[in-house]
Parts: sequence; structure tokens; C-alpha cells
Amino acid sequence: MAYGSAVAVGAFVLAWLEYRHATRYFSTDFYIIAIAIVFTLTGAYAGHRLTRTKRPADVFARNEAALAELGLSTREVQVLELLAEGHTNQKMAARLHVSQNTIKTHLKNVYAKLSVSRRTQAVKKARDLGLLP
Amino acid sequence: MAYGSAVAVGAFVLAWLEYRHATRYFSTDFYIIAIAIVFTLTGAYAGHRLTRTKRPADVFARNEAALAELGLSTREVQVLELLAEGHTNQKMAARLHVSQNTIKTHLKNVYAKLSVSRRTQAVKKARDLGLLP
DNA sequence: ATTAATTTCACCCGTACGGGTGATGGCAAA
DNA sequence: TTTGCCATCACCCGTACGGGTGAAATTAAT
Repeated sequence: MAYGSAVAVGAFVLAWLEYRHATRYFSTDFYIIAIAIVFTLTGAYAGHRLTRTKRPADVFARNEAALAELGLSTREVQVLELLAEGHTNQKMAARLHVSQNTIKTHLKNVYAKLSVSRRTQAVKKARDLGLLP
Repeated sequence: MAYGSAVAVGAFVLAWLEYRHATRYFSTDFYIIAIAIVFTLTGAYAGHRLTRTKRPADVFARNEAALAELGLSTREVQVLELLAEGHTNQKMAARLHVSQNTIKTHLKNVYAKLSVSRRTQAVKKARDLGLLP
């Protein structure tokens, strides 16, 4: 890839410099310094390309430890996710095919386990604990 | 720093090699290749150190473009931030030294500008737009 | 100087939400 | 089998919240 190309270019430059070297047009020191500079830059570019972290495909990993410690059930986590999406109790009920009262019950349990009293606080705390993206 | 040290070491190696070069112990090609390798590695290290992004101290950069496009005022953004913290209208009012009615007014404007109707939705949308961390 | 945007505040109304209590059936572990 | 957790649902009560309207003071731009 890019590194290979860079190495190829470097090799070419090296060969070219050696050819010129044979003509004794410049001093040996000049060639050595030139080579040092060229390869430093080549290496810098390669180092940059090869070691930079790839971010885009950043996948969320739920903090299962915190989840277990809090004792949140699967249903409660589902409600928590819908909560973070900004849904009303009504829409959550529709989404999970249960009554609003059931949603309210789950929410109360979530609030209790997260030690909060309002939905925005629940979302924030869940996010801080790594329970939500 | 690290780059400076690397350059110093490289310079030393260069000097050392030149010294040895004077003795004609190895061929010129050997020195050139050795220098190429050393500087490639030095450059690779420097390139890695200098261009890698510092993730740990990841600073949040607000999406000013979206902010301007939505026409959110500074006060409205402040309320939005407190909202994301999970505060009630009462606490927001206390924090900003204004009445709850003022907070409610700001919130209404925020909702209108974000095209949402509830606080959790506002927080989610603001986050998606890069207005909040 | 007039206009426009911002910030502040008030009142009313209706609903969404939070808190408490209690109840049912299922399912799994002790 | 009994104990405990989970999921489901209901009712009540009170407050927080959302929506509408209106308005005054301040500041910035025209």
C-alpha cells in the first residue's frame, strides 16, 4: 500500500543518489545527509500511516459489570434504551407491546436502582456508567 | 522532547558512522543503507509520536455551525447543558439565578428550535447534532 | 431613531410523569 | 415445595412539565 510505495520511492532515490555519487558531483557528506532527510520523512509518513488509530467503526460495548452490579433486568435495560431515545411512556408501551402502567413500573425500578428520580437523570447516569452509548 | 532526543541520537549515529567510514572498514553502500534504515526508523517513531491523536484528554468541540444554523442563543445553550445534566426546572432556575418561568420560556424556545417536544428528545437531538458532549 | 433579537417574567391549562401501594402469574433456584 | 425475582397491570395522588399568550427591559444593528 502506501508504505510499499514510499519504500519504492525511497529505493529509487537511493539508487539515483548513488549514481550521482559516482560522478562525485557533490561531497559524500551531502549524500549522506540527503539520504538521512529523505528516509526520515519517509519513515515519518509511514509511521503516521501505520500507527494511527481507526475511529470510524467505533462499536459500543456495554458495561456488563456495572449492569450486573446494579441488578438491572433485561426489560429494565430495554426501557432505559427507549428512554434515552427520548420516547414518552406511551410510545415505549407501544414499542414493547405492554401497558403504560408496566412501563411506569419498570421506570420506577430503574430510577430506584440508579438512585435517581427523573428520566433525564437516569439517562445521564446510565451513560456515565457505560450502560448506554 | 522525544523527537529531539531521536534526532540527537540520529546525529550521533551519523557522526559515528562517518568516523567508521573514514576507516574504510565497510563499503560506502553499507553506510548508506545503514543510515537509510536508522533514519527510516527514527522518522517512523517521530511520525508516530507527533501525529497520533491524544484520545485520553479528548476535548469536546461544540458544533458551532449547527448551533448558528439553529439560531440557539447563549442562554438557551446553557439551559440545554443543564438539561443534559438531568436537572429539574427548579434547579436550573436556581443555578442561573432566574425564575422557573424564565427557564420554561427558554426550554420552549429550545424545543421549538430543535423541533422536539420533550426534554429527553431535546438532549438526544442536541447530542446527535454535536451541541453537547 | 427605529427595528430586531435577547433576556426576563407572569398566568393558565392540560397532560405527562414520579411515587406509593398492591396484586397476579410464571419461572427458577434453594 | 417454598422462596425469590421477574414481568405484567391497576389505581390514586401530587407535582413537574409542555404549550399558548403576552409583555417589559436591554442591547445590537440598521
